[in-house]
Amino acid sequence: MSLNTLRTLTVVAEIGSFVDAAQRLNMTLSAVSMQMKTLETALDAELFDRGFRPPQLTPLGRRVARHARTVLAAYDGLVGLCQSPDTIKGDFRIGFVPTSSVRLLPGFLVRVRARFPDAHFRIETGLSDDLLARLKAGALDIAVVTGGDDVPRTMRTYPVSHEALVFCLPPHAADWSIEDCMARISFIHFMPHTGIGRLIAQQLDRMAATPGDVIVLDRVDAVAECVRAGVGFSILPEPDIRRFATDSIILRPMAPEPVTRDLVLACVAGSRLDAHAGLLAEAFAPGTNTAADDR
Amino acid sequence: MSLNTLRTLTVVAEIGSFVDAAQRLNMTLSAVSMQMKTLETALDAELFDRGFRPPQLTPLGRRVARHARTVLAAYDGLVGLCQSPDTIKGDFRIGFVPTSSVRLLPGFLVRVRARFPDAHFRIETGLSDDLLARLKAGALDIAVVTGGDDVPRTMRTYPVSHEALVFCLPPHAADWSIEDCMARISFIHFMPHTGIGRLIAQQLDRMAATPGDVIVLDRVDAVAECVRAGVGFSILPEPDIRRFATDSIILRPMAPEPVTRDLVLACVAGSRLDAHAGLLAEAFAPGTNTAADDR
DNA sequence: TTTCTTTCTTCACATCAATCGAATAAGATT
DNA sequence: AATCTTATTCGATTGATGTGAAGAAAGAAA
Repeated sequence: MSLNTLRTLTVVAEIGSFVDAAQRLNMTLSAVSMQMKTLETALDAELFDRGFRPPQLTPLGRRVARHARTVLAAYDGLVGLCQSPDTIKGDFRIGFVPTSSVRLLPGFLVRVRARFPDAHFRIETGLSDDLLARLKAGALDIAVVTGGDDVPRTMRTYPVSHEALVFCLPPHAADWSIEDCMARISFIHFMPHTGIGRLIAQQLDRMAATPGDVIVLDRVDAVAECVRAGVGFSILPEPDIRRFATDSIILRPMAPEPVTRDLVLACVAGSRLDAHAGLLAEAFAPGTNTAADDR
Repeated sequence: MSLNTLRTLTVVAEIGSFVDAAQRLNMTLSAVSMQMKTLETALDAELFDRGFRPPQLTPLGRRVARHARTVLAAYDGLVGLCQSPDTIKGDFRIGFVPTSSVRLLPGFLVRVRARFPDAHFRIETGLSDDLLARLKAGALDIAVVTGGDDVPRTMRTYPVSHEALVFCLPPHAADWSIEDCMARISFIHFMPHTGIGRLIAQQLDRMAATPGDVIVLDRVDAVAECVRAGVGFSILPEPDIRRFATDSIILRPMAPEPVTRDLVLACVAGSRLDAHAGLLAEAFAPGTNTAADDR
């Protein structure tokens, strides 16, 4: 029996579809189907109910899939035994949330290549929820996601950057209060259904006034252009908006106290990179910045 | 990574030699060698020190081998999930101590074939210690051995038969006391270095007198002939000696209280047959005999 | 040391299993 | 029913794994 087959089972169980599982595993649909069929014959058990078109796991299939995870975790632990604690080598898959991929990825790659020449990373991007699901399914080894309550307990997290959320106001609103903005111009909500978007929504809920009109956008540069044009105001992580606005957009810290969006490196406990995630997190720190934050 | 490779590693670690491991696994030496080499490259770790001719496990190799056992145990547990609790199917390897293979094996096979037509057993014989070692190494799934202190805690045991030990005296010694026998004829010790032999030695130590002369034999029929010829007396399990002696040999129960030699079905906890060992043990009971003993 | 034996490694070759792509079949959806 | 999506099946290809013979290296014997 190959451990790959068990890994496939866990991904199928996680995703609930052979096609999507195949896509995530970089395999053909037929390969996944074959593996599951041979697994069933090898175990002499009905793992799937083929009466449904995305074949449904039988109760036994669910138990087997869960047990397969423990087998794989045991194997990952074995692999971990063989890795020296202060260097990293091998092929890994790392996920980035879109905003972090723009700013953090290049520096990360440069530092990691210098420090761990034998480690190779396949980069994938996705929203926090998506990346976390892929981590759990074993399709990613590690990922940079928005920190917060959304990260399950089974994952270890390492702080990677703390970014202040700021109000972004058009030039002509430099003297306006936030309540003025709410009343007079639109609120531009960046990606409401993502990790960062939910954080922004939280801040919005916390405020006294509510925005009259809301515009939803999914690109920072689009938000910047709209703000600059005076269409509305927004809330964004400072480093993101700074990439598009030098002086034509007014940045104002969150009141009464500053709010930060924390990006964390997440890694399932006991997985391949579990023991090395801390080292990788350091590769995000330009200089000694996060070394101090790291506690 | 294939679980077979890990299984090979555990056997090699147990046995300490590639040739012997290959023999036990029904593989070629070169296959074992290549598996270990690919394992080392896959894990990127030095598992063996090739400076010695039976390659020695490195400290890391030992830890990996131990961890491999837990991975395999987890997988065996997964297989166990899929097996219905009241029937047995598949190919298994079962070990028998020599004396049990003569008397218990045929009935066992008959009953097992009737009850579990989809289960096939490859029979191997060996002394208790040997069989227990093979069980631990995963080279056997289950084995009939002499019960007692020699069976490690990690194994589950199920009573298979209780056999009274008896004195076997030549016809002309019918009226002699055991002390008379000790003084006047030889003691014929059956297989001193085996499970049954150690049990016999225990009884010998427990007695007041010590035998003047000891003859060592490793075949029950040879013992029977020697006793019949008046060369000496012996201690044997009653069913064994009865196969060769009807009335020409005097059988006398052990005094002051009877002593039994217990044959048990041994099985490593969590292994493939762990959940079914009880069912198999029943197949040794002709009728309801051991059903009563089974507690 | 030299030689011999044992044991592992390496190589070419055969065998078997896994994967892919395309065609087919079967449940969902309209 | 017609259509769409998704899984299965099948032949061809690729890759992995085992075998057997030859070579190398360690340990034992001379």
